[in-house]
Amino acid sequence: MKLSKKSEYGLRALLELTAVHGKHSLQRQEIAERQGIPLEFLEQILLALKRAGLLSSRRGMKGGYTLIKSPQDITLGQVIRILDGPLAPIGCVSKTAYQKCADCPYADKLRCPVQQVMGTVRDAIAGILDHYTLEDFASGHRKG
Amino acid sequence: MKLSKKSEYGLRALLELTAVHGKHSLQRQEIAERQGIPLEFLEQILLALKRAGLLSSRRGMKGGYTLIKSPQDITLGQVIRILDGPLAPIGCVSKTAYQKCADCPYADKLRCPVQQVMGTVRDAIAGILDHYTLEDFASGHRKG
DNA sequence: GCCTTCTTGACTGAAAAGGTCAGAATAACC
DNA sequence: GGTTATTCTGACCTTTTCAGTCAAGAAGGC
Repeated sequence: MKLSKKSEYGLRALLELTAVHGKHSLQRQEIAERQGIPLEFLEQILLALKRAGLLSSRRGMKGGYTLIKSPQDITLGQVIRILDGPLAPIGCVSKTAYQKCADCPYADKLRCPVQQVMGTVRDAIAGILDHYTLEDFASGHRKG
Repeated sequence: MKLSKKSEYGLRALLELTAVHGKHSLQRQEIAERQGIPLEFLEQILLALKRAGLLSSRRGMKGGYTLIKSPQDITLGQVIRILDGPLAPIGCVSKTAYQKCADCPYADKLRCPVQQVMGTVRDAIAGILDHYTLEDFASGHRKG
């Protein structure tokens, strides 16, 4: 039930990018310094977010990263799925990356107690993170 | 955000023990066979649950494991904490195993956005798992 | 005393987490 | 066009965790 450092750093980086959204872009270094993130590790993360279509970037002098979409159109759920994979505690209850459990002894999967309770947990987690936007996040007001 | 195999197996084992609670005890082998759990791994798990005070055991012929408490007095939250550690996604929002985050750049921790949102998630998870008893679990009726 | 079962603790192999590095590509500036 | 600043790519590394195995011992029943 843990959030990886990768996702945590990713969220913190997006916090910085949200703060300057519409004004200017930020370089890796600025983000790394302000949030205390190892520079080379941060790079990996920013690139992943770029490939996923959340950020754009420019190289060379005056380069840097920018949010592509509006902060109210990006949810924390999206970000964490990009960096950490599915939110669901076990594969057989994931909605975005379903995987049937190989060795489950319950023939009728709908009656599997583990699946039932973990489905509820998944829904609760996704219910929060998929409705929490970067804008909510950066403005720091408590939701949920 | 994942549930380990250890916890999954632990929950499944307790399902079997709940089913015979008050009637008789079960041996490792019976549990392992019915739930398809590797025998030696299951052993570790049962012992951990015993040390935590949920089970008792007898050795020798006619030995086996028994639930010590009533199934409505054990919650899934307790079980998962024993086997997997805290439910909270990050240490700084755990109520049972708080750990301050070393490198958080927010002086006023209450204003840390990561902490705010993850606190909400933790409460949601714990809200479900700490109110879901083994009895609910075994009877398979959907809660939450 | 013998067999069965739990108990303890060490051990292992594979994968993931967390991080680092060298070198290439591209953009701006002089 | 060369220099400098930045992103980009991919490989690499170390440590920890996951999932499982094994061997030897202790206790209970017969």
